[in-house]
Amino acid sequence: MLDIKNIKKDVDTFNLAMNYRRQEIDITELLNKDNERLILLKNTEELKNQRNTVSEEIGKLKKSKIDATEKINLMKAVSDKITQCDEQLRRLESAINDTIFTIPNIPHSSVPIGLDESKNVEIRRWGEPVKNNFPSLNHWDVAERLDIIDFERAAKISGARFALMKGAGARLERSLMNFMLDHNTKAGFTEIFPPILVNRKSMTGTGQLPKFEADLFKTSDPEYFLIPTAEVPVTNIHADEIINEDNLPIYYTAYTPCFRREAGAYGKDTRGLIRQHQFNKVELVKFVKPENSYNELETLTNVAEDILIQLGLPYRVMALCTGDLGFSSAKTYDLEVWMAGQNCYREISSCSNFEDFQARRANIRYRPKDKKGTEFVHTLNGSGLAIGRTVAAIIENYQQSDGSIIVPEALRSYMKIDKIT
RNA sequence: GGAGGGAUGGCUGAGCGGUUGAAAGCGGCGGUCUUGAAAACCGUUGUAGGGGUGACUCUACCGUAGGUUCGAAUCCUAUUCCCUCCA
Repeated sequence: MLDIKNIKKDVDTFNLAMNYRRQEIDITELLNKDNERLILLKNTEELKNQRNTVSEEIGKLKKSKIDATEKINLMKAVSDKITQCDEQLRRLESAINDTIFTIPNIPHSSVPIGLDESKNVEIRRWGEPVKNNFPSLNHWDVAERLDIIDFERAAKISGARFALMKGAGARLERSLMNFMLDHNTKAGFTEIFPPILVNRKSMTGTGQLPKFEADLFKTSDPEYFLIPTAEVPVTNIHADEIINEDNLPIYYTAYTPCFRREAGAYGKDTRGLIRQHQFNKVELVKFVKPENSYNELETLTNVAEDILIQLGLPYRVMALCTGDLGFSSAKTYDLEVWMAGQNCYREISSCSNFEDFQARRANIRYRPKDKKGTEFVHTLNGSGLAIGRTVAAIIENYQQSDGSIIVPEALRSYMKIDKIT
């Protein structure tokens, strides 16, 4: 959520930023409503002041047994007026909030300007794209032949976009969770295992709601949302808290299953592990002081990159352009892993700095020692990594001409085997 | 599922419907004393929003949402969470 006071201070910058994001937002109407709100607020507060003062007088009169009927009647009228004003104020505020909750974050000045992903900028790459001297297969073909993933039975049990992992496939999934959590813990992140059903407030805090309800699975009676990423419960750990400055920065890592409706992705990646309704992911989350957040974004990205390096998976780092940026993010690096079977790079991690956008929504603050009052922290997160996609990348890049899969070195102590046959 | 008890400031914990933003204690911060520290003593110590260049001032907040009242932390209703007991 943006601060309406900041928008007011520099309307041109705001409009330009929304343009870059391809968002059409009528800011004039919002600002008019806010001015209206301030006038009404002043009025209401004056009435309340009158009520407080006179009510106190009434109390004193009653104590000295003096008749106060006249004043009481007067205050009845004032109270009615206050009720009306409060109601009007409440309506105005909720109208303003409804709008402001749907406004995306302002991109950082270092973000490349562009309308769509074609304008994303490659920052660096690591490793040589794997070129096999035999025709490389898609991961689903390799996996089905080895009987380590069963998409057909998953469809029977649940439907499209589900996978059933079996034998070495199931073990690979589990090994990757452990490997990644161990890796991130060594990098200084505290392991968390959070609830994966969360309430509406948490979803609003990180920015999924109110705008993207159609992308989420939810339960009714009582209402819970299935998390689309561990970012939601983990960032909300500190919602409505004032964090001690000495405790910053805070680093968390969490494995969770993730659930996404994938509405609007019909026909996209219908086969394989790339786009599932349910998938596993290890997430990295940071709470930091505002002045450090862009350095922290670099080091967060490096931690995710190091997992790919350890696994020997070639990748490149892309800086997302303004038009491709997620709703809550001010700057995002996507890590794209090489997929030999598809002969292209595919997103496997998304590392973002949200600045104070989520912190303001979720009310996560800290108390700077050198200043009075409180300030919003900056929040960041990134996948470290999406496990299904890592499985896919390992299968495609480590497949052999005989249909087997070599297990990456770093995973062998977890897998207890060198090769899946 | 049913019956009770509870939720108050960073923490513990008071609070007859009328100077209670809220006693007291602890903690924190500043000071006196001390070579230094401790102890003791004195002072100070919530958040958010509005107005003012400013000293300052006003408004709201005692789990949450409503209600009663001239006036609610205090009374009523609903709800959430925590704790006990019953099934």
